[in-house]
Order: sequence, then structure tokens, then C-alpha cells
Amino acid sequence: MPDVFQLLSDPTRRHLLEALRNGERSVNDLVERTRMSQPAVSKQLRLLKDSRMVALRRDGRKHLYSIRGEPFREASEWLGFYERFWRRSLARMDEILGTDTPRRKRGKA
Amino acid sequence: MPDVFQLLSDPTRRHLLEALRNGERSVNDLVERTRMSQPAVSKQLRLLKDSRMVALRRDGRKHLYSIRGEPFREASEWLGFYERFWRRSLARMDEILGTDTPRRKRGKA
DNA sequence: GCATAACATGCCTTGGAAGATATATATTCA
DNA sequence: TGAATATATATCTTCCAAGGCATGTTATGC
Repeated sequence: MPDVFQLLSDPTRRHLLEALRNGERSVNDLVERTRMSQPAVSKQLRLLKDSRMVALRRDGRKHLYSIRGEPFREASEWLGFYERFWRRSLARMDEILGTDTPRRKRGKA
Repeated sequence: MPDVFQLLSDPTRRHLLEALRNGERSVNDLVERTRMSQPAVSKQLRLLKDSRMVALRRDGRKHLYSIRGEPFREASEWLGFYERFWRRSLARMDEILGTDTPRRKRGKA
């Protein structure tokens, strides 16, 4: 079972996940939103399912896929460790542009 | 220039990024924390630098690498679209376990 | 200038992943 | 039961990325 970032690294897989943001979709729905063959889509869905990023519900001969949030959370938490780095750079830009929100008094010029 | 998730998909690259959480490190510092050769580490650092995930500062013959936050932010924002999915599943677990915080009155049982 | 240290780059090899095509499986309908 | 629909799986090919080794480059110290 590969890790979450590995799964997210493929643009076509991200595209599928984006298409699932508004709720469950059938395989054909998803195929129509890509330029790939149906087997290719099914293959990627399989990988996403195996790593629990999507859930599968069967309705007749339709297979409805939907997002499962937990793995995304892991990735998000990992990225959380770097939040201070981008906040820092935003603060620097604010200083340069003089557009910072004066939350606390800063050292005088 | 490959995208951020692509860069994050490699475990050794993530390992390097984790080693940089506490500040800038020289190449040798980083090599000692991995089981890879120095050229392999330099290669990955190059990729991370090209995609602006790390910055390079030269001090004599030492090359000090450090985190640049912006690209991480992009990835974090993309993942933010899935936050409601993992919150939802947490809420479900709360319901099952009866440990939910009663923020608003829920439908009667 | 020469030796060494600290990195970077070039080249080569290899494993794996992604997609296409063909085929198998399951479900509905006549 | 047989045909059509909806999806999964199997197999094959191709491509790329990761790592190793050898070598180039830049900086320091003598």
C-alpha cells in the first residue's frame, strides 16, 4: 500500500479526486471527464481505493466512487509542519510592501 | 518544472525536507541522515531547488539549504478542499462512539 | 601552485508505473 | 437464455525517474 503523497503525485489521479469533490460519481462519469480509456480510469480508482482515499458503493452494475477523507488528513498534517515557513515569507512580503496588518507593535523604524 | 505533489511523492525527498525543518543544513549534514550517496542527495536537492521548495546559500565551500514555504502552501490549499471529508468522518466516529461535542441540537434519536 | 574538501554534473542502468488493447466478470433486459 | 451495458483484470509496451559511479567545479589551506 503506497503512501498518500505517492498517490497524489499523478495529475490524472488528482483530476479524478477533484471530480469527486461534489459527491460520488460512476466510472463512466469519470471517464468522460478525462482523456483516458476506461481501464486506465478503473486502474487508478483501484489504487485510490486500496489506499482508502476513495470508497466504492455498488448500485446495480454501476460502481459509485466517493472521497474518504482520512488519508488526506495525514498529508495535510505533514504539510502543516511547513506552514510557518510560508507564513514567514508572507510576513516578509508584507514588510517589503508595507502592507502588513499591525497586529502587535513592531520595532520602530 | 514538475509540480509540488510530484516532488513530495519521493520518500527520500520528504526525508530531506524533514531534516530541514529545524533550519538550514549543509549537503554533508543531509547525506549523513540518509543512506544515499552524496551525488544522489545533491540531485534531489537540485530538483527541490528548481521547484523553489528549498533555497541555497553558499558559505565558503559549504552549500546551505533551507525550506522555502510557498510551494508547500499550494499543496496545502489543494488538500484543504478535502478537509470537510475528514471532518465528516470524524463526526461519524463521534456519533458512533457517542463522544461528539454537542455544538447544536441534533435530531432526536 | 598543489592537495584536499565540499558539491555538482554526466552517463548509465534498472525498476516501476501508466496507459492501451484485449478479455473476463457481473448486471440488466428482452 | 442471450445480448448489451458497466466495470474490472491481465498482459504488454513505453517511458521516466532514482540511484550509483566517475568526473568536473569551486573553495580552502599549505
